[in-house]
Amino acid sequence: MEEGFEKFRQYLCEKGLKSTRQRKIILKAFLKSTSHLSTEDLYLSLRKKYPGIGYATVYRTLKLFAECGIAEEQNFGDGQTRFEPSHQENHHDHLVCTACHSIIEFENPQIEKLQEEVAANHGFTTTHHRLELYGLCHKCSS
Amino acid sequence: MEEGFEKFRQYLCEKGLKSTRQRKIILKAFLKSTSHLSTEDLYLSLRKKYPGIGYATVYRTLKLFAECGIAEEQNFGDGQTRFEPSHQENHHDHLVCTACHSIIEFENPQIEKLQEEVAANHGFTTTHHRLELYGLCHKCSS
DNA sequence: CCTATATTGATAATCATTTTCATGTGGAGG
DNA sequence: CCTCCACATGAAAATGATTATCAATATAGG
Ligand SMILES: [Mn+2]
Ligand SMILES: [Mn+2]
Ligand SMILES: [Zn+2]
Ligand SMILES: [Zn+2]
Repeated sequence: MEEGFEKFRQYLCEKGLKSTRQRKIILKAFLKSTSHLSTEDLYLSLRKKYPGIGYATVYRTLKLFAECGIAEEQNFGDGQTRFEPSHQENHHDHLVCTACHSIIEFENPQIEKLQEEVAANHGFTTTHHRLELYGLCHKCSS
Repeated sequence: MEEGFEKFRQYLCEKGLKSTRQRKIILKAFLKSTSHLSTEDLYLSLRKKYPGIGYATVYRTLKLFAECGIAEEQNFGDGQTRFEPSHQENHHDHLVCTACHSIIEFENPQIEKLQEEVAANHGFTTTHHRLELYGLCHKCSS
């Protein structure tokens, strides 16, 4: 969280970008979130308190967050790109309920390791991956 | 392949849909393919031999294929949905080169098994999943 | 304070996909 | 073979998410 602010400040500095009122507002709201936000989600929630902020700015800013590594981009097949704050170094993947759209996060080092092996066996150097398990959550399957 | 034709015929029958000239043409071209085709890919290649076929029809037909299980839908993050013929029962996942966009397919029962375990541990019943490893292929990393 | 440069918000433009709708066609039942 | 009609088609318009444009504005360094 605190780390996110610092990382972003650093990134803006490196790239010669500016720290603006809007970027601060969006960053604060984003880092506070614990879910997987679409641009629209964030835009609508900000709009209540800060009516002046433009849709395009939210798009641009979330993309900046992803570029500088404080946001992870997700795509659960509903047609909207979603973002979540990067939880420091530990990567996670997702279980997605196709009924209630709830999302469960999990970490599985064994799977990650096997993925690396697969890649290596094919002479591949991986930069990132995406693993999503779709189905019915406990609640929805009963 | 032959199996694909039969499965589609069956599906149309069940749903009270009709077997049309266009559906036959599209199905034949699709099942012959060995790559991951976007609607546009398929439309453009068909258009040479069959100029009359409409873009919307290709969209509609590929969706039908996915519904009846003879096509798998893929999404490698380039903004276009892609389809590939379902290779009977053996599921595979993908290595995607972010430089040359080549795709390598792999099967890994160990990973699949671990995925099921993860799901079960969370009370999840999975219907399908998506696993993609992104990075540089052998050729592009040298 | 001034200035060069980046940023913003409104709007238009893109791009993939879906819908609409008038016209055409497959195939069940005569 | 015909007829009929639900389903299918193709062209074009509509949609929805995202991106580009551009005039006005704000930031940061000197
Ligand atoms: Mn997550
Ligand atoms: Mn494949
Ligand atoms: Zn659920
Ligand atoms: Zn490559």
